[in-house]
Amino acid sequence: MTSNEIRKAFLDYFESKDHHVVPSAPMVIKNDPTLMFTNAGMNQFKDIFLGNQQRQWPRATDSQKCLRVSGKHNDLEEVGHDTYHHTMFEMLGNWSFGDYFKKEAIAYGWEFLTEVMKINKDWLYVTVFGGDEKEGLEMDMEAYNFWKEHISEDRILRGSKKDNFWEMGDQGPCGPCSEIHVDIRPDEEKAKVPGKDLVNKDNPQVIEIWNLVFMQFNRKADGTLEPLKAKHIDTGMGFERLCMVMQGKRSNYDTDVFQPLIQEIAAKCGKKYGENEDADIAMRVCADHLRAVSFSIADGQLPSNVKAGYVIRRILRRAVRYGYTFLGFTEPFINTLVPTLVGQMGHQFPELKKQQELIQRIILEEEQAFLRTLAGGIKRFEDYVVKNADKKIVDGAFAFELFDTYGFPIDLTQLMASEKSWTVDMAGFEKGLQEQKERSRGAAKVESDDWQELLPGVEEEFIGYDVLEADVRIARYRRVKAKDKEFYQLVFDRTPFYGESGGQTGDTGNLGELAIKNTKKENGLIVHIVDTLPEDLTATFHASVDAARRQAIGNNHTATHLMHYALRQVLGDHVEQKGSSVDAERLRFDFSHFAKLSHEEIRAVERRVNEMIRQCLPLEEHRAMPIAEAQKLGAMALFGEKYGDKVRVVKYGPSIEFCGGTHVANTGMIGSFRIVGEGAIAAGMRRIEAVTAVGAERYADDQQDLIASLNDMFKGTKDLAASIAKLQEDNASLKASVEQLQKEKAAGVAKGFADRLKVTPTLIERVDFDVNTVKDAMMALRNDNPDMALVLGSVTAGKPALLIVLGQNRVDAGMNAGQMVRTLGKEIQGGGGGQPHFATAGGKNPDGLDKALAVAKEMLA
RNA sequence: GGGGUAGUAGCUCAUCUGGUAGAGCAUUUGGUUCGCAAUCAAAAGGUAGUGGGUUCGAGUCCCAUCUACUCCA
Repeated sequence: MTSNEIRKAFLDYFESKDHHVVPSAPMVIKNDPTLMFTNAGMNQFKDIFLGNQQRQWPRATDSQKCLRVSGKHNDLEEVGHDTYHHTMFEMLGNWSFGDYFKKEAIAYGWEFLTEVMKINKDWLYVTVFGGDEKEGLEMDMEAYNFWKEHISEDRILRGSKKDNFWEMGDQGPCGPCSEIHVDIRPDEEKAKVPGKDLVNKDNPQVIEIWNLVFMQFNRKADGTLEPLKAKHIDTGMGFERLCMVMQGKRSNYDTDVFQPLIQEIAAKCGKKYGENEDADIAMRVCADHLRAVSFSIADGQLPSNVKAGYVIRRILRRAVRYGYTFLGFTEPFINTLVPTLVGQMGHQFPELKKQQELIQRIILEEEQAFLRTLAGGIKRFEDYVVKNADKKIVDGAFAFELFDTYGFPIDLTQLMASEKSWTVDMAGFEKGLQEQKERSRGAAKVESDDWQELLPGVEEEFIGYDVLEADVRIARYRRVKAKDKEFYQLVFDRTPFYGESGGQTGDTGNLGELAIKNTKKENGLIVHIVDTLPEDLTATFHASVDAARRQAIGNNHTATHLMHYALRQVLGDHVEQKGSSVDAERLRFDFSHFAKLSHEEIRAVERRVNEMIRQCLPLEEHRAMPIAEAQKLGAMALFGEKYGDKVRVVKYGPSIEFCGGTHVANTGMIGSFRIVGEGAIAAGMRRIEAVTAVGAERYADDQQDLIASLNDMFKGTKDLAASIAKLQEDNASLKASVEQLQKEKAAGVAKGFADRLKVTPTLIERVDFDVNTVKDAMMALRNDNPDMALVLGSVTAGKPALLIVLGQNRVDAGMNAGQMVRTLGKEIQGGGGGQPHFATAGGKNPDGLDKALAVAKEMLA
């Protein structure tokens, strides 16, 4: 069976058991501060498990793209070294939301593997939770008894809390789980060691293939467990592992999921897969990481230097690093594999195919950037080795600096060191890294209390599309402590406040007397942020959104839609939204496009948008349109967004988008639209900033005021540009002649002193110009007058200053201008210093200047 | 969110602890002729990211801020 057939068989099987087949959610997660990437199949159903959202169906099944690279599940450094870890993988799952529980979950799992997939029953083992004394939990006898109906008892193993108790995080739903393991070793090895002894022992051929989670508890902030009202089933089966078993392979990488990529890498570097362990690892790393990075970019997450984007950058760099070290790739190559990946998975994941060119360009640019980083690090390393030639050991602090500041991978430092038979002080390196980690953790610490339920079971309703004020009650609240701030989060029974999401900023306003500082969306809840709690939490409050601000935000958001439409008209259909940020002041829009927008193109977009504004297109809104119908309407969906079966559609004339944001009732309300900035943010990626309404007015006003004030300055010239050009010319030539005059003056002074120094090498004088202006000229005299001693004093703007220049012979004789000037400085109530041959001083007392010069005379006498 | 590094001529970078802002390439002009980065001479090119502060004096030290790179979360 091919991998595509296997995926289909799974979904078909559960569809036949009344499961609703849902598409994979995007791999990159938005609106959840606790998670950057989908790392398990259950992520897209998290809101349902938390009780924040109603289920749409009692049963569901899907194949979910997942990425495990950060946080609790961090497999990144494992990938490639064994045969079964991946950064990106597909998780096959079936779900019950308060519907069936352990009995059916176990029966389905068993039937699918043994009847549909026809896996030999003698290869399978299962585990159940064996209980935990510290938690006060008994062994999961229920699960054990259901398994007994399918499989002999000596194949049912008891697992520890670590392996058989599943938790989402420190808080939230959790429960015992039951894993299905498969033993794919050859028969002779099975005869030697029974498979049951190798379960959960990291044997690459006795592996967990499916985890059935029985969600029945809620973990509270204090660590205690309470039973859930509705029990859920959450299962996850590694798609690539299943493919390995079904295709009779010993490694996930030998399946048709990875082999096309690996074979191409092998051809490109001229090495055969399977001949050299290091090269094999590198090929697996590159194949795996290419998938992860490509899918992330397709989901709208570009490599960058912060957060999720940084994780993507790190994955790509790891691939480049392995290719560089073990496959001999010194030029960008990962990007050239994109067509193969698209050819293989493009039909299953259209987002990949549609954005192929963009993905390839971005990967290429990232590869080039990293190769530059590597070159810089190598240079720095070489310099270090030369400077510390006799050391033979690379200081831990230096190795860490290379890594931390210059992004040079530590294993490359080690490699380069060993090539010179040097070693690296790894303990010192680890120490630096550890300190760095502790600093970061301390700063990022956020503590949340448990939610306090005031109105249990109430599901929050958003009413902000229709009204901006309402009487509300607090459904739940909690205290959050982050570093030096403490604030409260409130959830209402219903709210007119829009929570930050989809790039649109959160609403602000009032709750009775209290200010609502911000509104965010968290796990499907609209959370209102306040500094203090109201006295009576159970009262009914009047909640009102800052209406003027909301209007400004609506202007900008609607204008964003119009601009998106106009961009596609002016530039073409390749324009895809890649990011959007809308607040009361401005809108920002990132999109795919491969060239800088010309002045004409920007004007054309502005004109088109303003035209649509003048047409006063009314808002046509569909709150819950079936997704198929919306697509038929021609609504633009965004890659990397998660859509349910029913979507909200926002339409203004020809602009039709899926969107949950708040908009104006009529485009005429926007008034005016101006683009204020356009630039590149990555390869094939542009960013536009624009303003509307009052903002656009202000922008135009500022420009006009500027021109008016310039016109005033030129007393009503006919051609402002020509006048300015002439002024610039005049200024340049005047500046040049002033400089010339100054030079000549200084040269004249210098010449005067030069002539006199030939006669008398010691000159002490009070002059009528600022000594600081002739510093350089006096300094130049030293070359011709090694015996000179020059002391000049001046008073400018009531401030005395001294200058001493000594010829080289004087310095060699032991005289020191710096010390002299300090002594003289006392007379003018000032201080100074300098080098032995040259020193200056300034002071506050001009009356002391003559005395200072007299003292100088004595010193030089 | 926290830490580190960098920002100096059009480009690539020097300027060791504060003390005359410099080199190579590129540009312009002139010379030479050795055919594809030719060579010689000269010139021009700088508010040292921005804004404060300390100091007789700041590219250099301190504070703030912006931008880029980078590591951690």
